[in-house]
Amino acid sequence: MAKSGKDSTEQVITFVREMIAKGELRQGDRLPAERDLSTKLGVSRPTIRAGLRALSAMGVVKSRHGSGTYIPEGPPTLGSEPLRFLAALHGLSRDEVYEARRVLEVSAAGLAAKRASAEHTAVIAEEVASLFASIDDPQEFLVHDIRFHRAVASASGNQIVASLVEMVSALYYEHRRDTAARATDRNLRDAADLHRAIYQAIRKHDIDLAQTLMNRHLLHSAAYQAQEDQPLGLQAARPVKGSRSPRKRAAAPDAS
Amino acid sequence: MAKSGKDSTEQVITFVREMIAKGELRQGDRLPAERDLSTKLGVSRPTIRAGLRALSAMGVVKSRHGSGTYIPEGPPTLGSEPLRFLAALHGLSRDEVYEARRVLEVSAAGLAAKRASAEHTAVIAEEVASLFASIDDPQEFLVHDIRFHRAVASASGNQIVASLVEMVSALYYEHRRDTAARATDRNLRDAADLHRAIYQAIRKHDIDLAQTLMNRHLLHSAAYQAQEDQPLGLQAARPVKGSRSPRKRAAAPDAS
DNA sequence: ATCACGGAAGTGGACTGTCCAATCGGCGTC
DNA sequence: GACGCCGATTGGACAGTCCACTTCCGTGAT
Repeated sequence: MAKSGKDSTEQVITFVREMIAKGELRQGDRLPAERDLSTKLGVSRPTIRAGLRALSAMGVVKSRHGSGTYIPEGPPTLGSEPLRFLAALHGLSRDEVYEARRVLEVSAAGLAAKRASAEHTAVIAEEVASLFASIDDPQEFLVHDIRFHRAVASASGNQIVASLVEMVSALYYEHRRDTAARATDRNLRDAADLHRAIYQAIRKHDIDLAQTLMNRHLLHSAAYQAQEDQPLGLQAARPVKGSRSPRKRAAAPDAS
Repeated sequence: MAKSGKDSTEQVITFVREMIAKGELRQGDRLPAERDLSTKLGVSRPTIRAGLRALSAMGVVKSRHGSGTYIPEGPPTLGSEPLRFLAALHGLSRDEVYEARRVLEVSAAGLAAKRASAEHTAVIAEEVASLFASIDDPQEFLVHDIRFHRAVASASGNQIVASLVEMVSALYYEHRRDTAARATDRNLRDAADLHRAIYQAIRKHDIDLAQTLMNRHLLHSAAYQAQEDQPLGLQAARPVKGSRSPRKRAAAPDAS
């Protein structure tokens, strides 16, 4: 009856929070069944469901029909859905997204250069190699581009920064995928070179250089994107085309 | 008209998303009543509630009992709850939180120095003045400290960056509030001086200096915090339960 | 003995119906 | 005209029931 008395649905969130805090729930674990939680917490099942739905929206849990409710595994992740709504509600410009991404990635590159381990640099090197190998396949190139940046973010050694990079980048990659098909060999070639330079800077622990190169890369990339799609103004005026929305997880077909 | 979705509850989210995209829903607006949405979307009310609960968890909407469900006003905000869970689940160290905050705030200071307007600098100046005025009142000092950093983030001109700063800082301020009462005049004096220096750098559009000073300030602050307390966890977000602080100073029922 | 198939049990997803509590506006009273 | 009360509206929560999907185990065919 302590602090949990305000909202019944808050009780659910608090309960899960405390289970996590106590170490009773870890990654990959399954939560008790909704019916069990219902009796255990003394609240109705719809209320339990509401609480779990909230946790699900926060990305804390993930429900699988017929199986159970689980805590996702893998690296820490912040959903990018809230950002999408935020952008729509406040009319955030695409430039702001680009800039935010640049801020995060440049910092991540700096951190990576500061403390990248041998394993981290190896992963990055691998992606650089894959980039050069897929210069003739824009879609494949994009996949390794994404993985490269993810590897750099991971090498930063700061999981929060990595999560933020992922969150903001997700917005960016969405239409990036559309323009990827139109990229020329020249663009990809230049991009691959820059990626390699960034990798080398990280490997040499040259913080300033890594940051500078990453900044240049992203500025260049943003400029290229900007010249690609003008219809920004048109899209705003035109009524939404209804069903084109990427409801499906558009995150790119990565397997590993 | 209901867009065919996999999940019934997804329909609700999609519906709201499209209303926002069409401009039919803006900040401060009230959503249709749950019962109306129920008939309009052809799904049951508990389902509507589940969808709204998810949106609420994302911070997109906010329900007020007896009044309605609204879209919050004010600057864009990303809840920090997900980060809290992330920290608990992945055992993120406090240092990571500090570092992430530093990364964001340093970048924000740089952007602010680049493009701060007269109004923005005025707001920052005001908070600096308030900092000096409340050197003998740690709690009040903390309030203006927070406002100062918020003003800087806002002056960055990038709402996404500002939101991220707010999100990460929220984690930080929680235990900061506990240690605030123990801060000495000397600490506050130094902090105020640094804040003033940061402000001046921003006003002079000296990007490098602003970043350097902000970085120094936060490093110093982190070092001070580190010597204060050890434990990290996720205590239930609200007031600390009885078992934590070895010595609790004056109660300070101030909730701000 | 092995493996594929089928069904039962467990789980989340959703619906119907009902009641409670908070809010807000309008009406009547003072 | 100001105040206060009361009811309509709205979100919050509950109970019971049914459905869809997943999983797994036992059965039977190979």
